[in-house]
Amino acid sequence: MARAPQDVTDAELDVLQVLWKHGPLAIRRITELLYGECKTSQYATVQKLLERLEAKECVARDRSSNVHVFSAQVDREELVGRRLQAVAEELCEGSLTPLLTNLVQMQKLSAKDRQMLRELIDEHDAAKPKKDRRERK
Amino acid sequence: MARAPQDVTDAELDVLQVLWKHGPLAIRRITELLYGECKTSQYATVQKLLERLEAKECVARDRSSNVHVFSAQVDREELVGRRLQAVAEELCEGSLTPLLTNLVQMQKLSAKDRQMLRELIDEHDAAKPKKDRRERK
DNA sequence: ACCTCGCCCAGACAAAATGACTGAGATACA
DNA sequence: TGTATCTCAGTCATTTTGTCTGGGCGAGGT
Repeated sequence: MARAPQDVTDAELDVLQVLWKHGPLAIRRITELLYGECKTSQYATVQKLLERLEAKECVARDRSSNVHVFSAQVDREELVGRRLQAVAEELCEGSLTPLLTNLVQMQKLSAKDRQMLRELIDEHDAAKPKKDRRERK
Repeated sequence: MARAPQDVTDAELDVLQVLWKHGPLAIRRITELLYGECKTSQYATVQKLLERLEAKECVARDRSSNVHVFSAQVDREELVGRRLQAVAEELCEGSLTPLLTNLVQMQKLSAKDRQMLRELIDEHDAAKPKKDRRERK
């Protein structure tokens, strides 16, 4: 009855953020960046989070050195994409369109945003003349 | 340290969906629509879910009759909006723009979608010639 | 050679969330 | 006056999540 194949929890996300900002790092470094210091317990916590992130394939572990080095395997964009997809699945029968209209109507769009959006759409239009690719899981 | 002021869980969402589809209903009716039948335990489960939904102000309870009647207080759109906001908060420092670009780039947009989007943006453009209204909660 | 330090691994732990369920008491209806 | 139906107020097991402890290994200094 366990559903979610993978999602990143808050604490895990904190770790990911560090990896996004600074490159690949060892546990000690990550812990310092997160807590300012690195007590044993904190170290262990980060370790566990990384272990879980690895299981979710969100980080990769380089075991070649005896001190493992971790690097992010998913970027922010991808995570955002997953979340959006999840929202669509649960609330909109998988359709992304309602999210889109919701976002646009939710105002808060600057002129710059609108400009950029338009360009993206144009670009998109050009790239896909006809092909309607449906991707059903 | 409890964070989420309110979010709707899966089972709760099922109940909400029923209320969205059919109007305001009593517990018994909802249970029947969900399970096909209405055993006591199922009844109680739905009852508890409604109780929690009420606490989250997602449904309203009409106590005037001795059989309470429940109605949805939030619609799908609003829920979608909340989720999107939550994603933005957690992953994009509150900015919705990245979500938008993500969606647009995520392909899967039909020509119709793109058309509609363009119109929405135009509309938006027209409505806001200059004034940059910010709506901070 | 020995000792210590840092690291990895495995697992324990409490708290909270979630979905499902039980029992007691009120209320209406036959 | 039963009987059925509701509400209300818990309990309960399970899972998730963040935290933390202990054992064992290897490297490096003295």
